[in-house]
Amino acid sequence: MNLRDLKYLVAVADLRHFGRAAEACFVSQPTLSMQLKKLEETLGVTLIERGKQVMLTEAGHEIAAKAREILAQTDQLIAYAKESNDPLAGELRLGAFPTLAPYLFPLVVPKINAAFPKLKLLLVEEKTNVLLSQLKEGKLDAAFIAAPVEESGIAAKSLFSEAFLLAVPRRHALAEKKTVTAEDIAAQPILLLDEGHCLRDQALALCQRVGAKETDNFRATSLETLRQMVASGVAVTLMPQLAIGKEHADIVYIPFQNQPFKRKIMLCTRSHFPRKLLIEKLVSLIRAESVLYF
Amino acid sequence: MNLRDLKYLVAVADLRHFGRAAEACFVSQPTLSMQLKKLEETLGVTLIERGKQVMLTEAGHEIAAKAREILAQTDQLIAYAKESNDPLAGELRLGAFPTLAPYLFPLVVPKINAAFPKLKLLLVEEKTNVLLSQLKEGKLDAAFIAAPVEESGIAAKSLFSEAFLLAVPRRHALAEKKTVTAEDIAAQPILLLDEGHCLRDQALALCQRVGAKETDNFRATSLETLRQMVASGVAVTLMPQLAIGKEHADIVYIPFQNQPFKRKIMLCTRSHFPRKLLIEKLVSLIRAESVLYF
DNA sequence: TAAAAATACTCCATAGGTATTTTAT
DNA sequence: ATAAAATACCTATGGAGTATTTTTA
Repeated sequence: MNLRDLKYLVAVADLRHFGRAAEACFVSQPTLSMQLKKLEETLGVTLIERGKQVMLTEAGHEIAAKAREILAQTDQLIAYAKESNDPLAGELRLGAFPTLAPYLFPLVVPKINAAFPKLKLLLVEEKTNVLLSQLKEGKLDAAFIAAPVEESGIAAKSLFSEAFLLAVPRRHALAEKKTVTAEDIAAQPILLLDEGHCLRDQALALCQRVGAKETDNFRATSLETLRQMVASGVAVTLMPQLAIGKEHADIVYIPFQNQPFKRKIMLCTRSHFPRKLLIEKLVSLIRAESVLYF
Repeated sequence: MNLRDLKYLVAVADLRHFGRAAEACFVSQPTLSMQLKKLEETLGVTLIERGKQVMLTEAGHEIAAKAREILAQTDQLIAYAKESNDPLAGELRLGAFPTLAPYLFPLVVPKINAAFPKLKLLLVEEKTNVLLSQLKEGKLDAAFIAAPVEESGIAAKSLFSEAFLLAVPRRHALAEKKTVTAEDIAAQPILLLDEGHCLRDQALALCQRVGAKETDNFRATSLETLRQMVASGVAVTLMPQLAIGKEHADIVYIPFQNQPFKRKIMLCTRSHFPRKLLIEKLVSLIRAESVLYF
């Protein structure tokens, strides 16, 4: 059975005339007659009473009514398809890891909404490994992830680099310095996040480079907890620039002097994600964001 | 667009794998891939994200959902068709003219219901010309009509012959006779029905044969009025046998002696009416009805 | 390297066309 | 006699197959 056959049936139902129905369907009368006869054969029912007066049988009426519904639905399907061929419209499920999400989303989401008014963003905050697996499963369409991203099937475009600053209590010995060097913190135990946070790995790498050590009695599970620990004077930590926010009474953030320690933020998608245009425009938009020039 | 393509899309939506989807559709993988690509081209939307992990796009999900609905409806259409291919089931719109309907329907309808339990009768009582035009328009499927039926596009099968009896008041001069002859009524004014009733024409034809005349001061508009007129003693009339019913205190019904006057009742349908089997069985059923052997 | 989808090509079923016949009114 | 649908027959589109290549994970 075929949608075309249903159209033919509906045309005959409407016009009660094979010739005119054929004309309305832009085919010849024998074509339409033949196809309808085949339709009747496949369905096993006589649909049309053929005489000088063409009319539908009881079954013909019922089936033509059903056919009308089906054809209306296919029209809707086609109309939906025509409307949804805009890669800049529809949903985009966008993720970021926890030490970036709360600071980056407020900056970029309004810009994205303004640039793509027909786009509906669904935001997800998860740790990097969860983001990656959700990306691969199709639960996410794109995610902000810190380099390096070496995941098969995932394509990453770099957006910007975010420096780490040393966060020290205001009464701390280093608090008066304008900049710090690797030597300044070589002997300094540094408070880090718990396992699973990419910030922990980034900070650990930095510590190794300068010979610093992690504090051995405590780990925080969120960046805000970390900040409160510093504010209370018990520790020193590394804070990504976007997370610094407004001035804090009890904390001083000090930049590194040379070769600043940074993490590179990438926008990741499945490598086959079809809305390439949207991703490109999104990358351009974020790269052009002056707030992210540090 | 094609129902087959929608099936392919749904299969890929379900299995997330071109090869297995093709297998499920009993076609080769290239066939299914090709058709889906064409579907995407005709719809103008990417429906499938092709990678190691096959998944649907947002539009793909929506369209697959709509496709599922459409396919379910076509299945229903086919199921309905398979069920409705019984010519002995469904509706039959059956008509009869007014001087027959109230006497014949009670006799035959219970038999028809018993013989065709899945058939639903819709009964219509109209004058012959209305029955014929409704038949031709398809508002009726079959009708009891008195011969001759010479209508283009209408086929008629004879069912039985119904005699006319002379209905006279009990005190009438003829009331004592066991049978009547043409001579008996030659001088007798006979009360007839109004224009438009086939019974009037039948009775008029009979009057001509025997040289009788119509009463010139009155015509009845229904057979029961006619009967009341006879009962009240003012007239003589012709009564079809089925309308006689139980004995009447004030009326005597007298058969004709020789070559009885009869009307032949036919079952008429459009000549292309497709439920030939039902009509044949209906004719056999009614012909076999012993009540109709007069 | 292996799995899976895309490509290339060939084939054939069938929808479609034209010309004609049949049917019914 | 006429109108309309069915039939006959031919054409061509496109759906389906096999073999192969490309891709990517």
